[in-house]
Amino acid sequence: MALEHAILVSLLEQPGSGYELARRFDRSIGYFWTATHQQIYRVLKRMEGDGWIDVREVPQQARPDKKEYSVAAPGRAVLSAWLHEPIEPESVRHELAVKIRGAAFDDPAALIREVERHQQAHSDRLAHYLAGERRDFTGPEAPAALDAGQELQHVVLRGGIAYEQMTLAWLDDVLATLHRLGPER
Amino acid sequence: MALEHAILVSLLEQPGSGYELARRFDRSIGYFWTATHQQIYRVLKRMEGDGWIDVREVPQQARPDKKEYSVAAPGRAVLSAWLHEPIEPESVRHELAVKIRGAAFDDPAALIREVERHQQAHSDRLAHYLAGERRDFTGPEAPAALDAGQELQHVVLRGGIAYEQMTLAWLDDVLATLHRLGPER
DNA sequence: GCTTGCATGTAAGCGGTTACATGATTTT
DNA sequence: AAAATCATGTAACCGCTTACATGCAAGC
Repeated sequence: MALEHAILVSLLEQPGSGYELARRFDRSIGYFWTATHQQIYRVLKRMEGDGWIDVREVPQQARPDKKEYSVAAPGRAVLSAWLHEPIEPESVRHELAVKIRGAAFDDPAALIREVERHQQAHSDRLAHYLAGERRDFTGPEAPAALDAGQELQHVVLRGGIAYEQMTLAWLDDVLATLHRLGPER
Repeated sequence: MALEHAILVSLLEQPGSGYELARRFDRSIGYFWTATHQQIYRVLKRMEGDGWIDVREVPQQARPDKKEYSVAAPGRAVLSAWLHEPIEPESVRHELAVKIRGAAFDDPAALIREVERHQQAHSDRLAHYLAGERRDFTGPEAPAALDAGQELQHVVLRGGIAYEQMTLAWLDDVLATLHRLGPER
């Protein structure tokens, strides 16, 4: 379980409210870890109770007040301990692969549109990642020298880009295979 | 939720017991969908109750009896319906990426050994996949002509291979980045 | 004698998803 | 007038993980 740790990292990068965290989990952090706001609020409350994070009530004009969370010393210690702990390499969970193997017992051609939908989605994500990379790291408005945090964010983003490119190439392969199986057999 | 569907696919490919299914989920199917035997037994019971699958008691000598499950007509219908339903492209959940971003607030160099461990694991998996590909699809003992089911299994396996190769290349990138950050800063 | 493999389960707990709820302000 | 944004929550459910449990046979 690493939602707590993902939140700690995100709060270290930038303190913020539960709502703001939820938005980040739809963007940068969410590229490799997802969470809904309900989850985030519950975990924030527990982390606050455990003294991992501090809260500060921030009044705002023309907007509801918000609670700004920031990482406390015990939270940093928890994160550091976790960073030094080995974790198991992820096992993939790929629903589409189940579908593809299932297509052998149905009409393979029926999957073509589904695969094309996934191509579109991954292609959109790739474009989004590349735009973010240009904006923050490689474009003309990016900082000339990056600090350690930025370098690490960049290498994670490169991982996302590589993943999407690999997936798109594989989906091409899948489509070609489905087309080969479709008409003649 | 697709465990039921993964089980249906696996039982269509080859009927078998809960125990056998659990072993397959450690191998072929498990490359892209994991499940423990406890989960599998529970779901099998429910699927049997719903009439999706049939059971046959198989006595064995020198071994405990087993229940061999096979897909019934309603199960095929359920699978077919699912195959025609669109699914959302997976969102990745990559704990290591959280750790890498977290390393900005700790000692980046401490992550190097962890990344090397992951390299080893992914390298092993890749070797395993490639051996399976040679055995079943490209080697001298593989069938000359593949049927649709085998073609689809092969394209899924190619996806696993591409994933591991991409991951290994990315982990090299991560290591290089950590080494760059480590000594001087 | 110990471990591994075959075979099937129960029980507890928890993380995560989905649905529901509220309320003000800004934009369309 | 309606929809979207900001902001925080409660409640129910369910899938999944972990731990515990049993029992026999074969191999080291």
